[in-house]
Amino acid sequence: MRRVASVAISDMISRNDKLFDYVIPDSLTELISVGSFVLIGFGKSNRRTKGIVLAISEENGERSLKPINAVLDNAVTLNEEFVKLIGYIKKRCFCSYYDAAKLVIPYGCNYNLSETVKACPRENARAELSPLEEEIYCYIASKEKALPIKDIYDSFGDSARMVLSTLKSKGCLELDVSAKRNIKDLTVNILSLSVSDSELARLLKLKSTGEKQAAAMSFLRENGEMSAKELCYMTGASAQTINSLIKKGIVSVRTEDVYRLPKIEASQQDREIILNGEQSRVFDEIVSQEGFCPFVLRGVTGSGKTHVYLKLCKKALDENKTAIVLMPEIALTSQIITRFYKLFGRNIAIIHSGLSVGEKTDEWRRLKNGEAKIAIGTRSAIFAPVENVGVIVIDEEQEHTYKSEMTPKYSARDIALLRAKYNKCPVVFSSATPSVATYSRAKSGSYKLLTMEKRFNNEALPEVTVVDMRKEVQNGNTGIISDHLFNEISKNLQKNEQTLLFLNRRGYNWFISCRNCGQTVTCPKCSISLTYHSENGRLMCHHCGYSTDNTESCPSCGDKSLKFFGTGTQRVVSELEVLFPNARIMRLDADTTVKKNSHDEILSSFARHEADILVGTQMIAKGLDFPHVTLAAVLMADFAIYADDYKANEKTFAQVTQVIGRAGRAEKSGRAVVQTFAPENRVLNLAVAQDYEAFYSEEIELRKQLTYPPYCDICQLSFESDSELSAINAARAVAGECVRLHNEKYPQMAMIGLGPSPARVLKINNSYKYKILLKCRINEEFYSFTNELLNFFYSSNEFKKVNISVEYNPENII
DNA sequence: AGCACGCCGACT
DNA sequence: GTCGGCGTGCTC
Repeated sequence: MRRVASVAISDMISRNDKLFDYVIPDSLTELISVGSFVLIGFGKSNRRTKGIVLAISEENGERSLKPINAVLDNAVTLNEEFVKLIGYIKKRCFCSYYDAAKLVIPYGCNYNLSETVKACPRENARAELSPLEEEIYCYIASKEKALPIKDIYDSFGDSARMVLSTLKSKGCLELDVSAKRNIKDLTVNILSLSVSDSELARLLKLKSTGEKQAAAMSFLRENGEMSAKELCYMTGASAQTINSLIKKGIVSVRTEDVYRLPKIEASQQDREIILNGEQSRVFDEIVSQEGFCPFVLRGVTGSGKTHVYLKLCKKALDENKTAIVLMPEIALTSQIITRFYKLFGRNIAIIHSGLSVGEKTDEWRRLKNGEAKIAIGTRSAIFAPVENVGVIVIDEEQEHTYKSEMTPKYSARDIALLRAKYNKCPVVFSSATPSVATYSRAKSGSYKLLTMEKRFNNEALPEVTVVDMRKEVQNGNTGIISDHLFNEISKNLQKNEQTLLFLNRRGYNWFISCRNCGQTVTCPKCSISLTYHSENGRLMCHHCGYSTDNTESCPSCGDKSLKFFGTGTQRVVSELEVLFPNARIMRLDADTTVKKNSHDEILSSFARHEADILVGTQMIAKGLDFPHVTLAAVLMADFAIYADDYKANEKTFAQVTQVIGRAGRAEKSGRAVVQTFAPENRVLNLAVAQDYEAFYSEEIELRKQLTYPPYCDICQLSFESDSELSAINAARAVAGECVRLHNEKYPQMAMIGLGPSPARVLKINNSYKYKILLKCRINEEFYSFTNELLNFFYSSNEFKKVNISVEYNPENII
């Protein structure tokens, strides 16, 4: 009998991926368990490769198997639950076993393999050396220490690989592989100028100093030290520009840790959670169910859902079980964490991407060894290494952040269901505005529906006004602030109360067009229009990061009559500065994070009333409770933004509801203003009336008529290539195969194919994308259908230049 | 990603 | 008859 490990291999492309069996040598038997990181030889050349053991079995040795060479790390043991999850993720996300396994294994385990060579004494040589071999041998022998193989490729080219192996066989070299743990923390590079002013002036005059470099140097000179990201944003310099400045010694770098554990100020401990009538009714209903049971908790903003979560976790703890609580974005929910901390102290562990690797590993370990029993975090916290889970809560269930945007594109909601099923516990999908798909499951009875209709302490919902922006234009007000909103803001400023303004566009403008030739100014690498940013005076592409400082002349005809259309957050701030010269105004969007203040700092500064008005995108709609905010406004409730997205209504409803809910949360009552060019819009009016039920019943009817989720699932196939023609051809061929397979092999399967059609943004970074959408039901039959489609694609060599990707139920239709 | 195998044209 | 180019497929 010998012990055999089934190993997931790194760097495996998904079409060839499977588990490979290796013999566990006796010397390693004690060290290896399911979940161990191991080093194995792979392929004809036995190149050293990383692997993760996913199964161990015993067999009588007949087949010829290679042995496992070494154990890199055995701190992780995967139980049955996690091995099942890995299998599910591979199947569902079309990724390799290795990539799926890496998701569920803690963060500190990323090893980098480094191969080194060392010269042996010359007299050991067993044969003559060719001139090239001689040259390379001498190069290696001239170094004191073992040399990374990469250095040799850099100096002699990739063909040196062959030379190295012959040198080894001739006994002149020793090759060695070592694994280094990649435990780099998240850091930010702070740059500063390290040359004197006179030296700088000299450098600026040099011909060899490029334009970009000169701009970056001057900017640093004027503004002192700043992060590399910020310098890039402000001057349009690329990472390469900055690197060469560093290499030349003109700029010096200092690294700073970016993230740390959210500061928890919990002076006093909470002992008890007291629920009001509605809350305890909901709590009782959840705990009255035995075993696995999914719930939808729909509670209006401010109904105190957090209290219910706390009590559920408390109960799990009392029963010696564990709990998982997911939040859409941890940086914005430090208040909730503080409440958990006050009640549970070190029993909670916080897991999110903003922690340093060290911190993550610590938190992971505390959960694994049972020191902490409640995992709180963003979507990756669904893989918290806890056993015997008593409850899983997903806050703001409809948020898109629960779907990973990186491959493997798993959905934390689906994983939560699997884990709850495995652990036979309740899972609570909670929101003021649940997604239509989730709510329909509650309506159909497959999930249990719970509702909380009252605001905590019986606060009234804000009084909402809808402003017709068409009338504003007729009255000669072309700005973004309507007369009504102007009056409301003035009132608030007088009363020294705070205002929140929400707009869905960052930057200064939406697009720029030329009055001479009529062309829109688009990114040269992408098929989208550039946005003007007043903060750095540049036109920027929000897709690929391209930017230019040419803001005056049309790139296609050169005419100097560019016109800027549409309003972004930066322009709102400039308008406000003119309208309210004495108000203190803050802005929060993806661009402000580039600067030194993080979201959290801006939000807590606003919460401390250090500003009167906060302008922002999505980010301000959720998160902290602001006790002094008595006025919230949606500057432009605009449906066109999500033109061909079937979730457009759902997203708008949730967003408007959230913004309205921001106003007046403490003892002060609130007002809300919704500005729009479509005041008669049904969805908008239902959101203003805060009538989710009515919205849902209309929307579900629409979905039924048009066959959209929940009446079907969606499978999105995308085809990406440098050549537009290749992308179209591949998409057409697969579409054809789709029809053929459906007719000939799967005639009973319900499926509607749409496309091929160009992606909404056809070109990103010089790469073209086409898509096929399949309305389907995801089940075993459809899995095998998809796999046959993929095999068809891979088995043809026409599509070598095309990248295919498959995604079930994508968050965004591309 | 690399390496072997195999098929085909060019050259001894 | 043999060398080497590259397209194809496999790696426990």
